[in-house]
Amino acid sequence: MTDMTTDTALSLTEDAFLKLLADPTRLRALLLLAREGELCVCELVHALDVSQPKISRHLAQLRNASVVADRRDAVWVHYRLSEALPYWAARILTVLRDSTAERDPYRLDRQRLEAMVDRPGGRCAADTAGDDA
Amino acid sequence: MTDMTTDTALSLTEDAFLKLLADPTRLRALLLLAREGELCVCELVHALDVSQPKISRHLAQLRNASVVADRRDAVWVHYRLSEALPYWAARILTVLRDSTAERDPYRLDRQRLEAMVDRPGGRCAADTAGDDA
DNA sequence: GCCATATATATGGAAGCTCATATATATTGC
DNA sequence: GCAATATATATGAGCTTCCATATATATGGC
Repeated sequence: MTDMTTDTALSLTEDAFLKLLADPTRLRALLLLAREGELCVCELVHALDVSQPKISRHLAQLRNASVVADRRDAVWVHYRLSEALPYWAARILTVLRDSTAERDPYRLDRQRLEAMVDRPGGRCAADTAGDDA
Repeated sequence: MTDMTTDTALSLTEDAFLKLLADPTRLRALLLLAREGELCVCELVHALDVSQPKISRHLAQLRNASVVADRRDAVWVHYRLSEALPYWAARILTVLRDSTAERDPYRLDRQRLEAMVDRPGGRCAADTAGDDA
């Protein structure tokens, strides 16, 4: 857990950031986070259709570089893009998010996420039955 | 040599492009090309202060992906950013070029280039002494 | 034949993947 | 309230694949 409310600056080099973007799984995760704002690990596993250890490792790399921040909610850990991202890094993510909106595999990632049934978090989690805890 | 005057579209995936950006030497070369417009191999060797086979190998990768285009002028081969780069790729390079302008090693690369004495091409090549050829 | 540039081969090191296991929280039965 | 179990996430170990570099050699124009 790395709960940083608003750490400024964040010394992130272009090299380090681009290296993180250079892996397909990390890129898909980041662009999905850029669209959805916050997702827990199980949602990413489902949306990207990858193994849990695989996404967990990549998220750890992104967290170590402070590209993403995490928040624990009971059993679930929710990830989001760091609020302290440098301007240029945020712009690159925005450019990529917009240019990939209608193309695979990014489009499919969003589809699988929306088709997911028992999503935790503030959204659904109660619309399946009625069992509130 | 890959002389393509104006090939449109250029099916370049985000993955492939970002992987090319993820190497420090390639990034430095690309950002210098983004500033200067066109540079020959010997200028890049001098500006980046790397071995000739090393830069040649990286330029070959960029050329194979059509991220850069080359032009032969007598003994020298001049490289430039491809005119057919997708909009999102060009924007990413612009963002990075602007954000790295005053920082090392990118600033030093420009300094070394400007300090180079016998630069070929249409620019100087005659302002050092008078020995053309 | 000389210069600028490209390529071929070998090598070291980094990085991703999978399997298995560990931790942490929640839940159920008693 | 406590033990036992289940679920969500993280991590350690081992393997493999990829990639960048260096050295050496080849090409191609003058």
